[in-house]
Amino acid sequence: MINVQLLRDPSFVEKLGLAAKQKRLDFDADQLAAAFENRRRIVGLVDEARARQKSLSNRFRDADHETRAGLQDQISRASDEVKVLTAQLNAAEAQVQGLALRAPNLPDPTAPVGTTDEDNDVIRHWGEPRRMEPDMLDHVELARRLELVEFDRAQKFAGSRSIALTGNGALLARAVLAMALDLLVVRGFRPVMPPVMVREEAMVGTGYFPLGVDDAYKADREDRFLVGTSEVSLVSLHRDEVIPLSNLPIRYAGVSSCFRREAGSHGRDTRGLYRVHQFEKVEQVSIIEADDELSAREQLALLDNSETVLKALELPYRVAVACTGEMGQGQRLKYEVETWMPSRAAYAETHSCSSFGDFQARRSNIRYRTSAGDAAFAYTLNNTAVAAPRILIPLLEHHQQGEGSVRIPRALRPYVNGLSSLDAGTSYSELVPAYAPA
RNA sequence: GGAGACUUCGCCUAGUCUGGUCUAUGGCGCCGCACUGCUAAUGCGGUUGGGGUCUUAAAGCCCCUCCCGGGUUCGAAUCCCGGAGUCUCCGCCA
Repeated sequence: MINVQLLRDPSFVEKLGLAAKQKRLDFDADQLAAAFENRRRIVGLVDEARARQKSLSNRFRDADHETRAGLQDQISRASDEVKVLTAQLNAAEAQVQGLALRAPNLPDPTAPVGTTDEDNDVIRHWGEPRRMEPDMLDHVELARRLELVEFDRAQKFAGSRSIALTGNGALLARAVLAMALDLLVVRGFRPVMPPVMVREEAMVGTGYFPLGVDDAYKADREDRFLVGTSEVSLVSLHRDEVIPLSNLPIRYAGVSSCFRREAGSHGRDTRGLYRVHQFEKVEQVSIIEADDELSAREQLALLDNSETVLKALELPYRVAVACTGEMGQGQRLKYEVETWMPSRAAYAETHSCSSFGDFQARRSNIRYRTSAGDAAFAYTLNNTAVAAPRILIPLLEHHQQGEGSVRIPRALRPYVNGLSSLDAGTSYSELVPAYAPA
Protein backbone atom coordinates (compact mmCIF):
# COMPACT_ATOMS: atom_id res chain seq x y z
CA MET A 1 0.00 0.00 0.00
CA ILE A 2 1.17 3.44 -0.71
CA ASN A 3 0.98 6.25 1.79
CA VAL A 4 -2.21 7.96 0.68
CA GLN A 5 -1.33 11.10 2.60
CA LEU A 6 1.32 11.75 -0.04
CA LEU A 7 -1.42 12.11 -2.65
CA ARG A 8 -1.85 15.70 -1.52
CA ASP A 9 1.46 16.40 -3.20
CA PRO A 10 0.95 16.71 -6.98
CA SER A 11 4.53 15.68 -7.69
CA PHE A 12 3.91 12.40 -5.88
CA VAL A 13 0.82 11.73 -7.96
CA GLU A 14 2.95 12.28 -11.03
CA LYS A 15 5.58 9.82 -9.80
CA LEU A 16 2.86 7.30 -9.06
CA GLY A 17 1.52 7.57 -12.59
CA LEU A 18 5.00 7.10 -13.98
CA ALA A 19 5.61 4.07 -11.75
CA ALA A 20 2.38 2.49 -13.00
CA LYS A 21 3.47 3.04 -16.56
CA GLN A 22 6.95 1.68 -15.98
CA LYS A 23 5.53 -1.36 -14.22
CA ARG A 24 2.96 -1.83 -16.94
CA LEU A 25 0.04 -1.66 -14.52
CA ASP A 26 -3.42 -0.54 -15.44
CA PHE A 27 -3.71 2.19 -12.86
CA ASP A 28 -4.81 5.82 -12.94
CA ALA A 29 -2.99 7.94 -10.37
CA ASP A 30 -5.09 11.04 -11.03
CA GLN A 31 -8.24 9.07 -10.39
CA LEU A 32 -6.89 7.98 -7.03
CA ALA A 33 -5.82 11.52 -6.16
CA ALA A 34 -9.30 12.78 -7.01
CA ALA A 35 -10.93 10.05 -4.95
CA PHE A 36 -8.68 10.88 -2.03
CA GLU A 37 -9.49 14.57 -2.31
CA ASN A 38 -13.18 13.76 -2.40
CA ARG A 39 -12.90 11.61 0.71
CA ARG A 40 -11.07 14.37 2.54
CA ARG A 41 -13.80 16.85 1.69
CA ILE A 42 -16.53 14.55 2.93
CA VAL A 43 -14.67 13.74 6.14
CA GLY A 44 -14.79 17.45 6.96
CA LEU A 45 -18.52 17.61 6.34
CA VAL A 46 -19.20 14.50 8.40
CA ASP A 47 -17.13 15.81 11.30
CA GLU A 48 -19.08 19.05 11.36
CA ALA A 49 -22.41 17.30 11.12
CA ARG A 50 -21.52 14.95 13.93
CA ALA A 51 -20.35 17.79 16.16
CA ARG A 52 -23.73 19.50 15.62
CA GLN A 53 -25.64 16.34 16.33
CA LYS A 54 -23.62 15.67 19.46
CA SER A 55 -24.27 19.03 21.04
CA LEU A 56 -27.96 18.85 20.17
CA SER A 57 -28.14 15.40 21.66
CA ASN A 58 -26.57 16.64 24.88
CA ARG A 59 -29.04 19.50 25.08
CA PHE A 60 -31.83 17.03 24.49
CA ARG A 61 -30.66 14.84 27.35
CA ASP A 62 -30.56 17.70 29.84
CA ALA A 63 -33.79 19.35 28.70
CA ASP A 64 -37.26 19.16 30.19
CA HIS A 65 -40.24 17.86 28.26
CA GLU A 66 -41.21 21.12 26.66
CA THR A 67 -37.72 22.01 25.44
CA ARG A 68 -37.33 18.51 24.08
CA ALA A 69 -40.41 18.90 21.97
CA GLY A 70 -38.97 22.14 20.57
CA LEU A 71 -35.68 20.44 19.75
CA GLN A 72 -37.31 17.48 18.08
CA ASP A 73 -37.32 18.95 14.62
CA GLN A 74 -33.72 20.19 14.60
CA ILE A 75 -32.42 17.04 16.14
CA SER A 76 -33.97 14.68 13.66
CA ARG A 77 -32.72 16.84 10.81
CA ALA A 78 -29.19 16.69 12.23
CA SER A 79 -29.48 12.95 12.63
CA ASP A 80 -30.60 12.48 9.04
CA GLU A 81 -27.78 14.65 7.82
CA VAL A 82 -25.22 12.53 9.63
CA LYS A 83 -26.72 9.38 8.14
CA VAL A 84 -26.62 10.73 4.61
CA LEU A 85 -23.08 12.07 4.89
CA THR A 86 -21.84 8.90 6.55
CA ALA A 87 -23.15 6.85 3.67
CA GLN A 88 -21.35 9.19 1.29
CA LEU A 89 -18.17 8.87 3.31
CA ASN A 90 -18.33 5.08 3.29
CA ALA A 91 -18.68 5.10 -0.47
CA ALA A 92 -15.81 7.57 -0.90
CA GLU A 93 -13.63 5.60 1.48
CA ALA A 94 -14.35 2.36 -0.37
CA GLN A 95 -13.39 4.03 -3.61
CA VAL A 96 -10.09 5.26 -2.22
CA GLN A 97 -9.33 1.84 -0.75
CA GLY A 98 -10.22 0.03 -3.94
CA LEU A 99 -7.92 2.23 -5.98
CA ALA A 100 -5.14 2.50 -3.40
CA LEU A 101 -4.84 -1.29 -3.20
CA ARG A 102 -4.03 -1.26 -6.89
CA ALA A 103 -1.46 1.51 -6.69
CA PRO A 104 2.13 0.53 -7.43
CA ASN A 105 5.00 1.01 -5.06
CA LEU A 106 7.59 3.35 -6.53
CA PRO A 107 10.47 1.41 -8.05
CA ASP A 108 13.94 1.99 -6.67
CA PRO A 109 15.68 4.74 -8.66
CA THR A 110 18.47 2.32 -9.54
CA ALA A 111 16.11 -0.22 -11.13
CA PRO A 112 16.48 -0.35 -14.91
CA VAL A 113 13.46 0.96 -16.76
CA GLY A 114 12.14 -1.48 -19.33
CA THR A 115 9.37 -3.80 -20.37
CA THR A 116 10.60 -7.39 -20.75
CA ASP A 117 13.33 -9.57 -19.31
CA GLU A 118 15.47 -8.46 -22.23
CA ASP A 119 15.75 -5.18 -20.37
CA ASN A 120 16.98 -6.79 -17.18
CA ASP A 121 20.44 -5.89 -16.11
CA VAL A 122 22.61 -8.99 -15.87
CA ILE A 123 25.21 -8.20 -13.22
CA ARG A 124 27.15 -11.42 -12.87
CA HIS A 125 27.64 -15.00 -13.96
CA TRP A 126 28.93 -17.90 -11.96
CA GLY A 127 29.98 -21.31 -13.26
CA GLU A 128 30.37 -22.78 -16.69
CA PRO A 129 27.10 -23.45 -18.57
CA ARG A 130 26.93 -26.91 -20.05
CA ARG A 131 25.57 -27.31 -23.58
CA MET A 132 23.37 -30.26 -24.45
CA GLU A 133 25.43 -32.91 -26.27
CA PRO A 134 23.81 -35.56 -28.46
CA ASP A 135 24.28 -38.17 -25.75
CA MET A 136 22.78 -35.99 -23.03
CA LEU A 137 19.22 -36.32 -21.78
CA ASP A 138 16.80 -33.70 -20.60
CA HIS A 139 15.43 -33.88 -17.08
CA VAL A 140 12.20 -35.53 -18.15
CA GLU A 141 14.05 -38.40 -19.71
CA LEU A 142 16.48 -38.59 -16.80
CA ALA A 143 13.62 -38.63 -14.35
CA ARG A 144 11.98 -41.41 -16.32
CA ARG A 145 15.08 -43.60 -16.36
CA LEU A 146 15.82 -43.03 -12.69
CA GLU A 147 12.15 -43.34 -11.80
CA LEU A 148 12.16 -40.04 -9.95
CA VAL A 149 8.82 -38.66 -11.06
CA GLU A 150 5.33 -39.85 -11.96
CA PHE A 151 3.98 -37.54 -14.63
CA ASP A 152 1.08 -39.40 -16.27
CA ARG A 153 -0.17 -41.12 -13.17
CA ALA A 154 -0.32 -37.85 -11.24
CA GLN A 155 -2.13 -36.04 -14.04
CA LYS A 156 -4.64 -38.87 -14.25
CA PHE A 157 -6.18 -37.94 -10.91
CA ALA A 158 -4.82 -34.45 -10.18
CA GLY A 159 -4.96 -32.78 -13.59
CA SER A 160 -2.46 -30.91 -15.67
CA ARG A 161 0.74 -29.53 -14.18
CA SER A 162 0.57 -32.13 -11.45
CA ILE A 163 3.47 -34.44 -10.71
CA ALA A 164 4.47 -36.87 -8.02
CA LEU A 165 8.08 -37.08 -6.91
CA THR A 166 8.78 -40.70 -6.14
CA GLY A 167 11.65 -42.79 -4.86
CA ASN A 168 14.98 -41.05 -5.26
CA GLY A 169 13.18 -38.05 -6.75
CA ALA A 170 11.37 -37.45 -3.47
CA LEU A 171 14.56 -37.98 -1.48
CA LEU A 172 16.57 -35.70 -3.74
CA ALA A 173 14.03 -32.92 -3.38
CA ARG A 174 14.03 -33.38 0.36
CA ALA A 175 17.82 -33.24 0.41
CA VAL A 176 17.99 -29.96 -1.47
CA LEU A 177 15.33 -28.35 0.70
CA ALA A 178 16.97 -29.60 3.89
CA MET A 179 20.36 -28.30 2.82
CA ALA A 180 18.96 -24.86 2.06
CA LEU A 181 17.07 -24.75 5.32
CA ASP A 182 20.17 -25.72 7.28
CA LEU A 183 22.17 -22.99 5.58
CA LEU A 184 19.61 -20.39 6.58
CA VAL A 185 19.39 -21.66 10.13
CA VAL A 186 23.16 -21.43 10.44
CA ARG A 187 22.93 -17.87 9.16
CA GLY A 188 20.45 -16.88 11.83
CA PHE A 189 17.08 -17.41 10.18
CA ARG A 190 14.33 -18.80 12.36
CA PRO A 191 12.78 -21.84 10.71
CA VAL A 192 9.02 -21.75 10.28
CA MET A 193 6.48 -24.19 8.94
CA PRO A 194 3.59 -21.79 8.52
CA PRO A 195 -0.04 -22.18 7.56
CA VAL A 196 -0.45 -22.40 3.80
CA MET A 197 -4.18 -21.73 3.98
CA VAL A 198 -4.75 -18.12 4.87
CA ARG A 199 -7.52 -15.60 5.00
CA GLU A 200 -7.92 -12.98 2.32
CA GLU A 201 -6.44 -10.25 4.52
CA ALA A 202 -3.06 -11.98 4.46
CA MET A 203 -3.14 -12.08 0.66
CA VAL A 204 -4.11 -8.41 0.53
CA GLY A 205 -1.61 -7.54 3.24
CA THR A 206 1.34 -8.94 1.34
CA GLY A 207 0.24 -7.38 -1.92
CA TYR A 208 -0.90 -10.49 -3.81
CA PHE A 209 -4.52 -9.39 -3.78
CA PRO A 210 -6.51 -7.85 -5.37
CA LEU A 211 -4.42 -7.95 -8.56
CA GLY A 212 -3.41 -11.59 -8.21
CA VAL A 213 -6.70 -13.19 -7.19
CA ASP A 214 -6.84 -15.30 -10.31
CA ASP A 215 -3.49 -16.83 -9.52
CA ALA A 216 -4.55 -18.20 -6.15
CA TYR A 217 -6.58 -21.23 -5.26
CA LYS A 218 -9.50 -20.77 -2.96
CA ALA A 219 -9.14 -23.48 -0.40
CA ASP A 220 -12.42 -23.81 1.41
CA ARG A 221 -15.88 -22.48 1.95
CA GLU A 222 -14.62 -20.06 4.58
CA ASP A 223 -12.79 -17.86 2.11
CA ARG A 224 -9.37 -19.19 2.76
CA PHE A 225 -6.76 -19.21 0.05
CA LEU A 226 -3.73 -21.39 -0.61
CA VAL A 227 -0.56 -19.34 -0.54
CA GLY A 228 1.65 -19.15 -3.62
CA THR A 229 4.63 -18.64 -1.31
CA SER A 230 5.20 -18.86 2.43
CA GLU A 231 6.23 -15.20 2.30
CA VAL A 232 2.52 -14.46 2.71
CA SER A 233 2.39 -16.32 6.00
CA LEU A 234 5.77 -15.24 7.30
CA VAL A 235 5.05 -11.56 6.82
CA SER A 236 1.53 -11.96 8.18
CA LEU A 237 2.83 -13.48 11.39
CA HIS A 238 3.46 -9.91 12.50
CA ARG A 239 0.21 -8.36 11.29
CA ASP A 240 -1.08 -5.56 13.48
CA GLU A 241 1.99 -5.57 15.67
CA VAL A 242 4.28 -2.88 16.95
CA ILE A 243 7.60 -4.68 17.13
CA PRO A 244 10.14 -3.58 19.75
CA LEU A 245 13.25 -2.22 18.07
CA SER A 246 15.39 -4.78 19.87
CA ASN A 247 13.56 -7.60 18.05
CA LEU A 248 14.61 -6.35 14.62
CA PRO A 249 15.70 -7.55 12.22
CA ILE A 250 13.38 -10.55 12.11
CA ARG A 251 14.61 -13.23 9.74
CA TYR A 252 12.56 -16.28 8.84
CA ALA A 253 13.21 -19.37 6.81
CA GLY A 254 9.82 -20.67 5.74
CA VAL A 255 9.28 -24.21 4.57
CA SER A 256 6.05 -24.88 2.80
CA SER A 257 4.12 -26.15 -0.11
CA CYS A 258 3.20 -23.42 -2.55
CA PHE A 259 0.19 -23.35 -4.82
CA ARG A 260 -0.22 -21.43 -8.03
CA ARG A 261 -2.98 -21.59 -10.56
CA GLU A 262 -0.66 -20.29 -13.27
CA ALA A 263 -3.58 -18.49 -14.83
CA GLY A 264 -2.51 -16.79 -18.02
CA SER A 265 0.31 -19.19 -18.75
CA HIS A 266 -1.75 -21.77 -20.61
CA GLY A 267 0.38 -23.90 -22.82
CA ARG A 268 3.63 -22.46 -21.50
CA ASP A 269 6.20 -24.80 -20.00
CA THR A 270 3.74 -27.66 -19.84
CA ARG A 271 6.43 -30.28 -20.20
CA GLY A 272 8.41 -31.50 -17.25
CA LEU A 273 9.08 -30.03 -13.87
CA TYR A 274 9.39 -26.36 -14.71
CA ARG A 275 5.92 -25.01 -14.09
CA VAL A 276 3.71 -27.02 -11.77
CA HIS A 277 0.70 -26.05 -9.66
CA GLN A 278 2.20 -27.24 -6.40
CA PHE A 279 5.77 -27.20 -5.22
CA GLU A 280 7.93 -27.08 -2.12
CA LYS A 281 9.95 -24.04 -1.25
CA VAL A 282 12.31 -22.77 1.39
CA GLU A 283 11.78 -19.03 1.53
CA GLN A 284 13.63 -16.20 3.23
CA VAL A 285 11.80 -13.25 4.73
CA SER A 286 13.29 -10.28 6.54
CA ILE A 287 11.50 -7.59 8.48
CA ILE A 288 13.77 -4.66 9.17
CA GLU A 289 13.81 -1.02 10.19
CA ALA A 290 12.59 1.50 7.65
CA ASP A 291 15.96 2.45 6.21
CA ASP A 292 16.91 2.34 2.56
CA GLU A 293 20.54 1.63 3.17
CA LEU A 294 19.78 -1.19 5.60
CA SER A 295 17.32 -2.57 3.09
CA ALA A 296 19.89 -2.58 0.31
CA ARG A 297 22.35 -4.40 2.52
CA GLU A 298 19.76 -6.91 3.68
CA GLN A 299 18.72 -7.61 0.12
CA LEU A 300 22.30 -8.42 -0.83
CA ALA A 301 22.54 -10.74 2.16
CA LEU A 302 19.39 -12.58 1.06
CA LEU A 303 20.79 -12.76 -2.44
CA ASP A 304 24.04 -14.19 -1.16
CA ASN A 305 22.16 -16.97 0.61
CA SER A 306 20.60 -18.07 -2.65
CA GLU A 307 23.89 -17.89 -4.48
CA THR A 308 25.51 -19.92 -1.74
CA VAL A 309 22.89 -22.62 -2.26
CA LEU A 310 23.52 -22.71 -6.00
CA LYS A 311 27.27 -22.78 -5.53
CA ALA A 312 26.86 -25.64 -3.08
CA LEU A 313 24.83 -27.43 -5.72
CA GLU A 314 27.56 -26.56 -8.25
CA LEU A 315 25.03 -25.11 -10.68
CA PRO A 316 25.95 -22.29 -13.07
CA TYR A 317 23.74 -19.25 -12.65
CA ARG A 318 23.53 -15.58 -13.34
CA VAL A 319 22.08 -12.68 -11.41
CA ALA A 320 20.04 -9.93 -13.02
CA VAL A 321 18.42 -6.79 -11.73
CA ALA A 322 14.84 -6.95 -12.93
CA CYS A 323 13.64 -4.06 -15.01
CA THR A 324 10.54 -2.12 -13.96
CA GLY A 325 8.31 -3.99 -16.37
CA GLU A 326 9.19 -7.29 -14.73
CA MET A 327 8.50 -6.05 -11.24
CA GLY A 328 5.43 -6.76 -9.22
CA GLN A 329 3.13 -4.07 -7.90
CA GLY A 330 4.81 -3.75 -4.53
CA GLN A 331 8.42 -4.43 -5.37
CA ARG A 332 10.99 -1.67 -5.23
CA LEU A 333 14.00 -3.60 -6.42
CA LYS A 334 14.21 -7.19 -7.57
CA TYR A 335 17.15 -9.45 -8.29
CA GLU A 336 16.44 -12.51 -10.33
CA VAL A 337 18.69 -15.48 -10.00
CA GLU A 338 18.56 -17.66 -13.06
CA THR A 339 20.09 -21.09 -13.15
CA TRP A 340 21.45 -22.63 -16.30
CA MET A 341 19.17 -25.32 -17.69
CA PRO A 342 20.90 -27.26 -20.48
CA SER A 343 17.70 -28.57 -22.08
CA ARG A 344 16.39 -25.03 -22.41
CA ALA A 345 19.81 -23.81 -23.50
CA ALA A 346 19.12 -20.85 -21.29
CA TYR A 347 19.25 -19.42 -17.82
CA ALA A 348 15.83 -19.73 -16.22
CA GLU A 349 14.47 -18.17 -13.06
CA THR A 350 14.88 -20.21 -9.91
CA HIS A 351 15.03 -17.43 -7.33
CA SER A 352 13.48 -14.01 -6.92
CA CYS A 353 14.85 -11.55 -4.40
CA SER A 354 12.70 -8.51 -3.70
CA SER A 355 12.58 -5.50 -1.45
CA PHE A 356 9.26 -3.86 -0.71
CA GLY A 357 10.06 -0.81 1.34
CA ASP A 358 7.07 -0.33 3.63
CA PHE A 359 4.55 -1.49 1.02
CA GLN A 360 3.68 -4.78 2.70
CA ALA A 361 4.04 -3.36 6.20
CA ARG A 362 1.48 -0.67 5.47
CA ARG A 363 -0.97 -3.19 4.11
CA SER A 364 -0.34 -5.59 6.95
CA ASN A 365 -0.05 -2.88 9.60
CA ILE A 366 3.36 -4.01 10.78
CA ARG A 367 5.16 -1.32 12.70
CA TYR A 368 8.12 -1.08 14.99
CA ARG A 369 9.05 1.24 17.81
CA THR A 370 11.77 3.57 16.58
CA SER A 371 14.58 4.78 18.82
CA ALA A 372 12.70 8.10 18.92
CA GLY A 373 9.80 6.21 20.48
CA ASP A 374 7.19 6.42 17.76
CA ALA A 375 5.73 3.65 15.66
CA ALA A 376 6.88 3.44 12.04
CA PHE A 377 6.06 0.99 9.28
CA ALA A 378 8.79 -1.59 8.85
CA TYR A 379 10.48 -2.67 5.64
CA THR A 380 10.13 -6.19 4.31
CA LEU A 381 12.21 -8.27 1.93
CA ASN A 382 12.13 -11.81 0.68
CA ASN A 383 13.96 -14.27 -1.49
CA THR A 384 13.78 -17.88 -2.48
CA ALA A 385 16.35 -20.14 -0.85
CA VAL A 386 15.44 -23.06 -3.06
CA ALA A 387 12.31 -24.46 -4.69
CA ALA A 388 11.68 -28.02 -5.77
CA PRO A 389 10.99 -29.59 -8.16
CA ARG A 390 12.20 -26.75 -10.39
CA ILE A 391 15.75 -26.90 -9.05
CA LEU A 392 15.89 -30.59 -9.99
CA ILE A 393 15.93 -29.59 -13.65
CA PRO A 394 19.42 -28.09 -13.61
CA LEU A 395 20.54 -30.48 -10.91
CA LEU A 396 19.78 -33.55 -13.01
CA GLU A 397 20.70 -32.14 -16.38
CA HIS A 398 23.88 -30.37 -15.43
CA HIS A 399 25.30 -33.18 -13.33
CA GLN A 400 24.45 -36.06 -15.64
CA GLN A 401 27.41 -38.20 -16.57
CA GLY A 402 26.12 -40.53 -19.28
CA GLU A 403 23.99 -43.66 -19.18
CA GLY A 404 21.42 -41.73 -17.18
CA SER A 405 23.71 -41.47 -14.21
CA VAL A 406 23.78 -38.25 -12.14
CA ARG A 407 26.60 -37.01 -9.97
CA ILE A 408 25.59 -35.71 -6.54
CA PRO A 409 27.40 -32.47 -5.71
CA ARG A 410 29.60 -32.80 -2.68
CA ALA A 411 27.65 -30.42 -0.44
CA LEU A 412 24.46 -32.38 -0.98
CA ARG A 413 25.93 -35.74 -0.11
CA PRO A 414 25.41 -35.49 3.66
CA TYR A 415 21.71 -35.20 2.87
CA VAL A 416 21.60 -38.39 0.79
CA ASN A 417 23.52 -40.66 3.10
CA GLY A 418 26.87 -39.85 1.52
CA LEU A 419 25.90 -41.05 -1.94
CA SER A 420 28.09 -39.59 -4.71
CA SER A 421 26.07 -40.55 -7.73
CA LEU A 422 22.71 -41.85 -8.73
CA ASP A 423 21.79 -44.26 -11.50
CA ALA A 424 18.94 -46.51 -12.48
CA GLY A 425 20.28 -49.20 -10.21
CA THR A 426 20.37 -47.05 -7.07
CA SER A 427 17.82 -48.23 -4.56
CA TYR A 428 16.19 -45.40 -2.66
CA SER A 429 17.10 -47.10 0.57
CA GLU A 430 20.70 -46.16 -0.18
CA LEU A 431 19.80 -42.48 0.27
CA VAL A 432 18.87 -42.83 3.92
CA PRO A 433 20.99 -43.93 6.84
CA ALA A 434 20.48 -47.41 8.20
CA TYR A 435 17.77 -46.97 10.73
CA ALA A 436 16.91 -49.31 13.54
CA PRO A 437 13.97 -48.42 15.76
CA ALA A 438 14.93 -48.47 19.38
C1' G B 1 -20.25 -30.79 14.14
C1' G B 2 -23.01 -29.50 19.24
C1' A B 3 -23.25 -26.43 24.01
C1' G B 4 -21.41 -22.45 26.85
C1' A B 5 -18.06 -18.33 28.39
C1' C B 6 -15.27 -14.44 26.58
C1' U B 7 -12.72 -10.12 23.31
C1' U B 8 -12.15 -2.67 26.60
C1' C B 9 -6.62 2.79 24.75
C1' G B 10 1.41 -1.65 25.04
C1' C B 11 -0.05 -5.75 29.03
C1' C B 12 -3.76 -6.82 32.91
C1' U B 13 -8.41 -4.80 34.39
C1' A B 14 -13.43 -1.75 36.02
C1' G B 15 -17.68 -0.53 33.31
C1' U B 16 -22.14 -3.94 29.69
C1' C B 17 -27.79 -6.63 33.28
C1' U B 18 -30.46 -0.87 34.21
C1' G B 19 -28.08 3.29 26.74
C1' G B 20 -26.59 9.75 28.04
C1' U B 21 -20.66 14.23 31.94
C1' C B 22 -17.69 6.75 29.58
C1' U B 23 -14.73 13.27 27.43
C1' A B 24 -13.54 4.91 29.55
C1' U B 25 -11.66 3.00 35.95
C1' G B 26 -7.47 1.14 38.41
C1' G B 27 -2.73 -1.51 38.30
C1' C B 28 1.84 -2.78 35.57
C1' G B 29 5.14 -0.87 32.10
C1' C B 30 7.08 3.51 29.87
C1' C B 31 8.39 9.04 29.91
C1' G B 32 9.28 13.61 32.78
C1' C B 33 10.08 16.06 37.42
C1' A B 34 11.19 15.96 42.78
C1' C B 35 13.91 13.42 46.64
C1' U B 36 18.63 10.56 46.84
C1' G B 37 26.30 10.15 46.88
C1' C B 38 24.72 6.22 42.70
C1' U B 39 20.97 2.50 42.12
C1' A B 40 16.55 1.10 44.31
C1' A B 41 12.34 2.75 46.86
C1' U B 42 8.91 6.81 47.33
C1' G B 43 6.00 11.17 45.74
C1' C B 44 3.85 14.27 41.79
C1' G B 45 2.59 14.69 36.68
C1' G B 46 2.15 12.52 31.79
C1' U B 47 1.11 8.19 28.59
C1' U B 48 -4.46 4.48 22.90
C1' G B 49 -4.19 5.07 18.05
C1' G B 50 -6.05 7.38 13.51
C1' G B 51 -8.26 11.45 10.68
C1' G B 52 -9.91 16.63 9.67
C1' U B 53 -8.78 21.83 10.36
C1' C B 54 -5.41 25.85 11.39
C1' U B 55 -0.12 27.01 11.38
C1' U B 56 6.64 28.32 9.07
C1' A B 57 6.19 25.22 13.39
C1' A B 58 4.04 24.11 17.93
C1' A B 59 -0.27 24.65 20.61
C1' G B 60 -5.44 24.61 19.86
C1' C B 61 -10.24 23.09 18.00
C1' C B 62 -13.31 19.12 15.86
C1' C B 63 -14.38 13.92 14.50
C1' C B 64 -13.52 8.73 14.82
C1' U B 65 -11.59 4.56 17.75
C1' C B 66 -14.11 -0.31 23.62
C1' C B 67 -12.44 -7.35 18.03
C1' C B 68 -14.83 -6.30 12.76
C1' G B 69 -19.41 -5.07 9.94
C1' G B 70 -24.54 -3.83 9.97
C1' G B 71 -29.15 -2.42 12.76
C1' U B 72 -32.31 0.03 16.65
C1' U B 73 -32.15 5.12 18.89
C1' C B 74 -32.09 12.11 19.29
C1' G B 75 -27.88 9.33 21.50
C1' A B 76 -24.50 2.69 21.69
C1' A B 77 -18.41 0.09 25.03
C1' U B 78 -23.58 -0.92 26.82
C1' C B 79 -29.44 -3.37 23.24
C1' C B 80 -30.27 -6.57 18.43
C1' C B 81 -28.27 -9.29 13.95
C1' G B 82 -24.00 -11.20 11.10
C1' G B 83 -18.67 -12.30 10.99
C1' A B 84 -13.58 -13.23 13.14
C1' G B 85 -10.76 -14.87 17.21
C1' U B 86 -9.73 -17.12 22.24
C1' C B 87 -11.10 -20.54 26.13
C1' U B 88 -14.06 -24.79 28.47
C1' C B 89 -17.01 -29.23 27.79
C1' C B 90 -19.04 -33.04 24.30
C1' G B 91 -18.40 -35.53 19.45
C1' C B 92 -14.82 -36.81 15.69
C1' C B 93 -9.73 -37.22 14.53
C1' A B 94 -3.41 -37.60 13.11
